[in-house]
Amino acid sequence: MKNKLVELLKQSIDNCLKNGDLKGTEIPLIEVELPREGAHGDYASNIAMVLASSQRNAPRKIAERIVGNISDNEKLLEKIEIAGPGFINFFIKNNAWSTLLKEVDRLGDRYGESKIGNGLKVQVEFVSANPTGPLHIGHARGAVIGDVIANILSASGFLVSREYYINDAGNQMNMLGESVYYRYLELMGENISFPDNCYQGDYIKDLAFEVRENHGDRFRSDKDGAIPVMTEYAAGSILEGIKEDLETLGVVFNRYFSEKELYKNNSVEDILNKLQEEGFIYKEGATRWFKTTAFGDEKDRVVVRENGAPTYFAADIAYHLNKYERGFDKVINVWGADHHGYIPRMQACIQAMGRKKEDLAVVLVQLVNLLRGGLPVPMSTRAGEFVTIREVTEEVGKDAARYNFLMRRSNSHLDFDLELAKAQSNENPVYYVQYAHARICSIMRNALEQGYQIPEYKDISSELLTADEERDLIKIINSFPEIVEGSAHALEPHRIPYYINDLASVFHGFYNKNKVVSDNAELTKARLFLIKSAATVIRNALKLLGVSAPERM
RNA sequence: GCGCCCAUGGCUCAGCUGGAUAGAGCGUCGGACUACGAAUCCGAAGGUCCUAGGUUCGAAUCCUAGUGGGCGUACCA
Repeated sequence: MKNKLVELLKQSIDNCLKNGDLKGTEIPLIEVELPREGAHGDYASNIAMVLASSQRNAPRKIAERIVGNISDNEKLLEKIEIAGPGFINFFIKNNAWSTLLKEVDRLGDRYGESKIGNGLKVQVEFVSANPTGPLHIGHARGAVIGDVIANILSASGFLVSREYYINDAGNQMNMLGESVYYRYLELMGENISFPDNCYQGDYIKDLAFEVRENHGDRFRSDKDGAIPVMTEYAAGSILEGIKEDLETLGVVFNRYFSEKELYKNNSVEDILNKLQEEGFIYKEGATRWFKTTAFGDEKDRVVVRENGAPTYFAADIAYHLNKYERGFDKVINVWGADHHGYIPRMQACIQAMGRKKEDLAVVLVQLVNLLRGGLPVPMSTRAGEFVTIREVTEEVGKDAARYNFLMRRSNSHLDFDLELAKAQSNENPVYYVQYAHARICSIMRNALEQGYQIPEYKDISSELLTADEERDLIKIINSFPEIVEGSAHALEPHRIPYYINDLASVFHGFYNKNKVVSDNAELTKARLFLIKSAATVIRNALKLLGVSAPERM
């Protein structure tokens, strides 16, 4: 509906320009929005005010001319009013609303999809945690947000690939191997003090136990031989665990990309040399610096240390080059907010490679405060005590976990309360929307028992749907595609849960005031179709979130 | 010190990229089940949108300076 009105305005302004009612030639971006106040119509546009300064004329006069040139061929409009400082308020005819439901019927489970992505290839990289320990609650939020951004983009016509970058090179990997080695020695009965800077968690002991099962005591006095074997075994095993945990959360990647590979095939060295030839990298003794200040970073960054070892940043440069070489038009990185200082140098890096700044988008995910009944759950990574993704998923369930992670703007801190998330009560928003869906399914079962068929659009008299609650429900159903588009554009998944919540609320309100299955067979059919449409939208929206839409609860 | 993020009813948060009288949920108070699921609905109370300036027809939203909180400022990842 909104798009139709934008079209009407565009044509009208075009006419105005031709017949001299407006000066100039350019049509500005036309915005149509939903007014808060019912008295301000169903939709409103501020276009006359936007044009006022360039037209050097009063907004209300401009509005009059625009309104005068609107030709409502589809007969959508009850009336148009010019109000306030120059708003154009549109009042839609009652019978124009229900025709909108035809789209839901036609598209079914594809309702809400769009083509705004235009086939652009996008990579969403997320989680990317070191394989040095199990994923904890903080990773879970990033995992779900990345996954849903991918879903939303995919539904919006982008070609999306989900990728996990494995930091399986560098110092922390040696640390992992050593940690296992010391636990291994402990199992052998050696009296050693486990170093503070090693990984403390109990999972290291399990890994050491497995190593002993497979290799016996042959590494007991062969530390140099042990470390590579133990590192590889531990990293592989931990990564497998990570994959399993992610799967319980419903997160599956198209590709796991190994940092180690970038070194094996010389990608890191090659790109560093190339950038050096191009003057973006300079040497200072043995140290190599990337001139990120040339692109607005606050200081240059080391890519190769004095001792010859490349930094993490060096591998990241090679990795991002690799992404674009694989043909991704746009790259989206979902990072923990503690990495925000890293953004300028990555943007410098891709610009040095000849890409535009916008080809890399970074979505920052703020930390999660884990609570239980309002009290903080103590966590210390250092002591290896953290609540893992698996524990959370097993305790509260996949649906509640995902929904709770998605409810807040990713850029703000999130309180995740285990008790609330698993409570099957009105305090838990996920049940509110699932209940709406289950309730609709229940009504339809009931209708079937009474001999009704579940109607399609062609079977109903849509003009019967004129009650306020019916119109509100149709309106909100109709806005779903715009919500998805906006969410894709802004990379803001939280808009979807807010939307479903509103939709569920309007539905529940409708339900409590109007009986769907009644003596009036025609009205019953029309309303069955209406709630069926609502259920379709709830299902489609929940699917974007990776949350189930149960038929009974 | 410098940089980034955040600040909206008692609590947790939205606010569609500058629009008209700032909205939800929880909590509080008061109502609605012998009609399709009460995990629901209806109503009420509750706000200097952190502060002070500025930009303009118009600011919670943009700019500047403060205040308070989080994070980052490594040849760690």
